[in-house]
Amino acid sequence: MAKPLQPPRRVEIELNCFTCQNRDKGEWCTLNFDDLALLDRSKTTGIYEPGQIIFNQGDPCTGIYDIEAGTVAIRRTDSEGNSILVRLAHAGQTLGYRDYFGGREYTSSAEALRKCTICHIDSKALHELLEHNPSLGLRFLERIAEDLESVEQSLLQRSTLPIRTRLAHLLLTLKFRYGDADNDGAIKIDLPMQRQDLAALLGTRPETLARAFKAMKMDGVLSSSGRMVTIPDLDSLLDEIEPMAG
Amino acid sequence: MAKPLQPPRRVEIELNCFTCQNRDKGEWCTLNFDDLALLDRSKTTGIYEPGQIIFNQGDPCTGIYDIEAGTVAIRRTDSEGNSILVRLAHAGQTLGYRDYFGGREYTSSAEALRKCTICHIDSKALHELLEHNPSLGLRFLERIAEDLESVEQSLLQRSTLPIRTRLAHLLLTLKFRYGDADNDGAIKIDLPMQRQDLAALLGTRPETLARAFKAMKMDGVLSSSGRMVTIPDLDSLLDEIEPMAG
DNA sequence: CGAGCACTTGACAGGAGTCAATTGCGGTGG
DNA sequence: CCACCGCAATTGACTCCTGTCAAGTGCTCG
Repeated sequence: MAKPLQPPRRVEIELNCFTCQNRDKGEWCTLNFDDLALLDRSKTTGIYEPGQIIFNQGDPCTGIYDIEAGTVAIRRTDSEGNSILVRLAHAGQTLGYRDYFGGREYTSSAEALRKCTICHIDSKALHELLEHNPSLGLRFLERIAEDLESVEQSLLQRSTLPIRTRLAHLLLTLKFRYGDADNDGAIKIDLPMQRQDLAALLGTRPETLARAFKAMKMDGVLSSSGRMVTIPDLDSLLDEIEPMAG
Repeated sequence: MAKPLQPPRRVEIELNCFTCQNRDKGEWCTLNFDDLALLDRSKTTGIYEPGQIIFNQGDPCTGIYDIEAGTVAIRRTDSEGNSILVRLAHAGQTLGYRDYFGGREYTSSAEALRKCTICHIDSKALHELLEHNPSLGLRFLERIAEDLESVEQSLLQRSTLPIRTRLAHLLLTLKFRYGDADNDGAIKIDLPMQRQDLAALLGTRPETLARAFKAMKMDGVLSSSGRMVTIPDLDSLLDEIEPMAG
């Protein structure tokens, strides 16, 4: 949420698609040499500082973005003007492809939470690539099907599980990416976002989230200070999710 | 929810893709003559009676289904074994494509709510069609992007709006498909499902739904008996959604 | 006509939202 | 370097929406 008077500039750099680390992880692994060359020519790469906007909700969709490194927050502004965090995106993921396929403008905003390296692929080039490569479209289909599945999961979860359990779920997810094992076996998670955003991700208010944290602290499940959460025993966190049997 | 001892059988019929009414509405409008012929050869068409299952959650995905006519309920069974209604599907829509693209088996069940005519397109034929027609994949991408958008809308709605408002939203949606104008200007909606399903669609319990109905009856917004809902004045229903200004 | 469901209604409890005040932290400016 | 400002986070008090349990009513189908 850093709001410097002079917003940091997107810094352009050169990156080579042929040697890209994430290529095999993403959709692009299906491309042949010529198409990869087209991709390499058409894309632009930028470095974004934390707090910087990659695109804004309502902007015309100019293409899609590939995250090479870093963490991105996807926010959506509702009719009352509240901007809430919808989900996080990470290295290897693609942004804006839903709007590329579904509409004319971005339906959400993307903001760098941590320092990011992100490639932009122009609509026109993408269109050409899709024409040449039926399997590229299928890759996107697989990916968007996964997204759909995960959104439906949250939908289910939100209407059945209490906040505390949802928080446990979320921490478990964040553990894989932001967690680190301590010397004495405890797990430390450096949350990439502030409480407000965490609350939005759980579909609740900051006050309720604070209470969930407090309750779990009282029960010895975790301790936290600022964005650092420590989980002394992973099993007790798992018990939050499956109170009965594991 | 009809559970006859002798489940009705799926009746196969012959249908011609070339003269299909829904062709232009669906994804298939992009096909050329040869591909349409392939589609016509490969597809099978069946008539399903209300209550009949089209496919079950967990079944291996054999292909996709195109609804020619009727209403279909998409249900999902959670870990506790409760089967809940996730959404409705109608004529012109396609079922199971998410599982075709995303996984190996159906992640939900489909049940005919009203008498349905449904075409089945075999995985193999579909694969071939997709290979020939890059634009066919793009059609699916557009469609799945819409789906994703609507699920995210429900996610937002469910964590911000009270039941009563959500019910108003849903009735407004159902009006377009199942509503009919009365002689005296009132709107009558013949709900295609029972209360339990309606409650699931709103993410709540039948008891809470009954209370929402009662409250809205008391306020004169609607009257209902069984599956028939009457809305004397559409404006008052719209006020439920936008209490301030419209 | 009776059994079985679905639906409704009532009573009750508890989780979560709202409002408001306080604390804590980081950045700015004197 | 320190005080101050502003925002985020926490805490408290309170309300109320919603879920749960239980009982009663009504409908449908056999």
